[in-house]
Amino acid sequence: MADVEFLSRVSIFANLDAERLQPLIGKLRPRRYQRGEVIFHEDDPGDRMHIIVEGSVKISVASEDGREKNIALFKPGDCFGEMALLDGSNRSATATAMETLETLVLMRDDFLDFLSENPQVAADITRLLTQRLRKANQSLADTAFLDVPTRVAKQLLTLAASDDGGAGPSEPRVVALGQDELASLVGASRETVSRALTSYRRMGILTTSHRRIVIIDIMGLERMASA
Amino acid sequence: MADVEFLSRVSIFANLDAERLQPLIGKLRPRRYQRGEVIFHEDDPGDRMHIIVEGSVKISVASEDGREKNIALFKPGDCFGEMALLDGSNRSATATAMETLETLVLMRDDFLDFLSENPQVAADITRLLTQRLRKANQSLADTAFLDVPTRVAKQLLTLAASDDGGAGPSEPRVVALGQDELASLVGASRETVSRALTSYRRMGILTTSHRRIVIIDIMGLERMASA
DNA sequence: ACTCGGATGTGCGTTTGGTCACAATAAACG
DNA sequence: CGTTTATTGTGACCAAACGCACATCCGAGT
Repeated sequence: MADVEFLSRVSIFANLDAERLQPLIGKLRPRRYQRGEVIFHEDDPGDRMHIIVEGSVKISVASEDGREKNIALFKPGDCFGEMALLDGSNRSATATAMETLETLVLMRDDFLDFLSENPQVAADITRLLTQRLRKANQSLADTAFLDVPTRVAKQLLTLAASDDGGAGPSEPRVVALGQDELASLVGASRETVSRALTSYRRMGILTTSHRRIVIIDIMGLERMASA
Repeated sequence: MADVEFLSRVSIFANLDAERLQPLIGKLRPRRYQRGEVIFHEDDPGDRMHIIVEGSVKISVASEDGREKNIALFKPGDCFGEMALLDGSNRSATATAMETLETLVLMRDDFLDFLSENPQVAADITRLLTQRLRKANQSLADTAFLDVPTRVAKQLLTLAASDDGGAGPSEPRVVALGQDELASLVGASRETVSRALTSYRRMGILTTSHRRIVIIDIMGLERMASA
């Protein structure tokens, strides 16, 4: 069972005190998924949102011919699937567990009830959405302006930052991610991303192994990201 | 001076009755801009939002070396610049008038006051933001999956649809837009877009002239957009 | 320990699309 | 009205990146 302590670290609930959060606890249902399991599918009706307790999730859209583009990755404390709740339309993307995943599910009606009882939350939701919109616009600009190696560098820095923000700037940071997933995230082919990583590896900026990239020289990577 | 009639057709105010809208009227200040004039600049602090009365606006982000990527175009009845109001951060993009432009300006504090007196508006704002987020994600997928001619076709259809939605499907639709602006919108070079247009022109799908594309065969264009 | 399967590294030909260059054309302005 | 200036059309060349092919390589499971 979830506790108030955890919920208060979720961005959209961060401004609520324990008393207001308490009624929500009973509405949340824990749910587990295996790596690769689909949490919801593009075009499905969306009647629930998720808060990630443990593990990570990728949000992607598919092309006609089966390829997929990753839109975003989410980590513990993030929520996803809230868009369909807010505007009533179907899922605009697919959510897939990247590792063993544990979420808390909140059903549409419970969410809307909670929202109308706690109107302050609306402000935090708009903040969350504007942040995501800014990120999406930035990605749009990046794919237009930057070549693949530069986008890879930028993406790795973003992933490393969101991973363990507390660590010092010189400690190596681990990004647990397959090259195909990274490729789909930056909008490039797996091979091209592999070549970019090879080049960075030769410069001593990072090391690669199976589903795992270790960033050794963050400042060096930052240089590559701004070229 | 603006009237209630006009405001009730703006999406974020659509669910309010005349009585609730009335107090807003006094807070709106009309403002005019020339073609090419910058309404606000990336990284500027944002203390106001705009509602378009007449004319159109492009929202863009710039790269280091001066090139620009258009994120979105807005038309009469749309609002823009509301993101910086909602999350308090600086402008994440630049807004420029594409033709002689007339807007109504709403200052931050007036907007937030109005919002706290009319909490129902929050729902419409989240709806607006989720819609924009969906569009942005779709663009992200399109640039990853589709080649330039296909993206051009898709973009033209979107522009034509937003222009005069009331007309029949077979009437020719006019898109008033320079090729460089269209290119920046789909994330391609002006020359490549020009070639795509030439190809569609030869197929009898559209005609081109100065800052003006006339779509003759919409269904033909739809075929090109789904290839 | 061995094997199988997912994940990675890399060479190579092909393609798309960017850049440069310039001609043609139409609107804008005196 | 003619001259200027923005816009469009196209050819030629080049670089980035895709897709295919295949060799590894690591890890999980038996």
